[in-house]
Amino acid sequence: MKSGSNSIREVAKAAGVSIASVSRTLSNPEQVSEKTRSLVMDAIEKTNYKINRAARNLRMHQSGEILVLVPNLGNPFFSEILSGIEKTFQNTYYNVLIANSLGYDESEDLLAGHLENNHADGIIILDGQVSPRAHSWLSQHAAKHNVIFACEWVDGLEQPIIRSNNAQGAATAIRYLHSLGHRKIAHVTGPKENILTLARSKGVTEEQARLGLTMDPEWVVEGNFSLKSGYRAAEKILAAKNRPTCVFCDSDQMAFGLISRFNIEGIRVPEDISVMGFDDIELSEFYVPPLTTIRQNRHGIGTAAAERMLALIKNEITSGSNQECKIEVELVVRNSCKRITTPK
Amino acid sequence: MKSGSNSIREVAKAAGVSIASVSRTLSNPEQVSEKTRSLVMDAIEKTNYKINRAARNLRMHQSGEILVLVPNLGNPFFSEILSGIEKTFQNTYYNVLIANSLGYDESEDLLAGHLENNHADGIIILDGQVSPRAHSWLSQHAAKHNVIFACEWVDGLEQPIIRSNNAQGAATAIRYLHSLGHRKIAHVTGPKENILTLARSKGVTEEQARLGLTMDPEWVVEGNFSLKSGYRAAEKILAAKNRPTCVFCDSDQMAFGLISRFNIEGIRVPEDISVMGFDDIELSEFYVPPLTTIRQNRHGIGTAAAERMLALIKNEITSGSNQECKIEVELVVRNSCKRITTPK
DNA sequence: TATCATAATGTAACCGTTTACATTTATATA
DNA sequence: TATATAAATGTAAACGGTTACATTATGATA
Repeated sequence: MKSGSNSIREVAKAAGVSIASVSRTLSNPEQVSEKTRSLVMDAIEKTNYKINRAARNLRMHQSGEILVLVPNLGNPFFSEILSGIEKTFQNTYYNVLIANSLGYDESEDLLAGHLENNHADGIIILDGQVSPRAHSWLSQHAAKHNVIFACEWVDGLEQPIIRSNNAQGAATAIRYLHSLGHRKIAHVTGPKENILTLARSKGVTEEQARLGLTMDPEWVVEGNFSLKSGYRAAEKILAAKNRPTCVFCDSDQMAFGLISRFNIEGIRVPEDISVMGFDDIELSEFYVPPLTTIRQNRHGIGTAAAERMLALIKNEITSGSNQECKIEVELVVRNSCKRITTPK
Repeated sequence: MKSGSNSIREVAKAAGVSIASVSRTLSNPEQVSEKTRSLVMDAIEKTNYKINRAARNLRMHQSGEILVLVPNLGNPFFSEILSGIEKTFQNTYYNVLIANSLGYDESEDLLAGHLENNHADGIIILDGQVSPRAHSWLSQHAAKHNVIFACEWVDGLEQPIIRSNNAQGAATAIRYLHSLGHRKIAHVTGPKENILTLARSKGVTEEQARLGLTMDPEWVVEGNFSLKSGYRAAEKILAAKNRPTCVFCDSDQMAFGLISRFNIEGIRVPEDISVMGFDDIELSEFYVPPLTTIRQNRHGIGTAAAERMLALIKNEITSGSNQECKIEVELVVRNSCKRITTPK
């Protein structure tokens, strides 16, 4: 007494057609006549048919999963990107799996594991730190699998990249600070080797050169994008013999940490020192003071990455040809940077 | 020339055993002798065998997916809960799918859809707002499917619930504020009908009664847990004829919004007014001022929910018997509440 | 009308597992 | 040693779709 199972055959019986016609109605409707299509549709309705993904996946040699690897789910920067990705895949056949890229076990190499198991039909990587094992895999199998980098990336790999115009953003920040009269500009960066740090540092250096500014080495302090690292960076800034009048941070989170520590030390922002962030996460508008920052179009990055992935899967483009996609950033001025009169 | 496919048979051939033995070695190792087990293991290694999940799922009538529905991925409150969930499922067979519960299409009833399609082997719902359609489904199929509520829940449904001790937390907040000398305590709540709002309001009311305090109606203002709603709540607080000396918010995010607005209006926290939050998200420590709040054990909620789900799946417990699980909360005092001398 | 090309349908094999059942092998007992 | 029982293994039938190939229906053309 097989009840609900045998599904497609049940539908076929109810519609008075063969199982092939049912299948075709679902996956290749153009191959089927108007008449049978409606017959089948009615039968599907009547039998309350729901396709069995496992069966379909088995037969079609796919998994129906898109994996997205984020460095840290807890970082609110990523949330809107994920929204963009999910939204794009919402009406497709694919599920999206989100995982913290470093796994929870130190030893676990999640990315490499997924890559080698070809567990997923596609992988979107939001993390530029890939293990050597994953790296070698990626460089060898570039063209055969659907992998895309977004936000971060790793130089030398062939996979497509969706990213913000980081150098441009950094340059804009410096220019804005300069326009406010600041000449002594500190820079709190991400990890030294991080690809974003590199790109943005290039932007500030070039813009400073353009403006004829010089950077005192004690003004650049390394962080890791986190609140805590911003908090710690404040110490170094305050300890500088030649104290900067403002500081540009490579993430809003670091800016928060920095401001928080400044306040504890009795240094007011922006009265005593200006600070600027990068990202424009939701909280920035509601911080004290509201944060002036460089906005990344996070939703745009997410949807762009997802659409690119869909194209990859449909073979409209190939991985391994490293198509660039730079998404523009935007200055949003709020209240954390003050105009100063440049001392002669 | 079938190459890599046919997997389990390849392994069987390489090991010199039947496919059944290979399968058993993998899924029921205790049914197989020591000798064949090692034979098979070696063969798996040699052939670089990776199990085909689709085939397994098809045969076993399961999907291998656990769905977790969050109201809003962008809310950092949920991130650590998700971490707890993911971590727990990391070493199991299950994938965890995260979805915004309201979908992206207004019309889309994601939960109901998933429920009816039995797309997932289990669903963890972090959202107390379920559609009527989903609600009726849940009340009818309570026992047959694996559904768990965490954080939020809906009264009258039978599914297991993992939640913080909300009333207790609210009471603790009030008691703390009272101990600081505050007598005029405002309360910024979640949506009026929200289950958390109800639980916490009960906590504050009861505790106020215990302490002999009265609540001026203009001191309770409704929000929706978001930054913006906290920002707006500030207006009403400031407009009160009898201005409170402190305000307790049902979420840290609302506290941020509130403080942000206070600052813009020239009201300092905690000098002019104290504010307290609920949740203790990561940022609270780094806000200006650092936020005094009630900490929810978010990681604990996540892992508890996940473990409960695993037990459900293994049939160690049944859904539909509404086992309670209340997780304790904790007062964390920082800098947003000030002692005042009670006016006579 | 007969003929042919084309569109629509049907039949059945296959995707890679698990597992009921049959069979063989090992172990304990008389 | 013969026999009964238990443990280990093997054979083959599912699971629910897709699709190559064969067949039938349809329409156009001579």
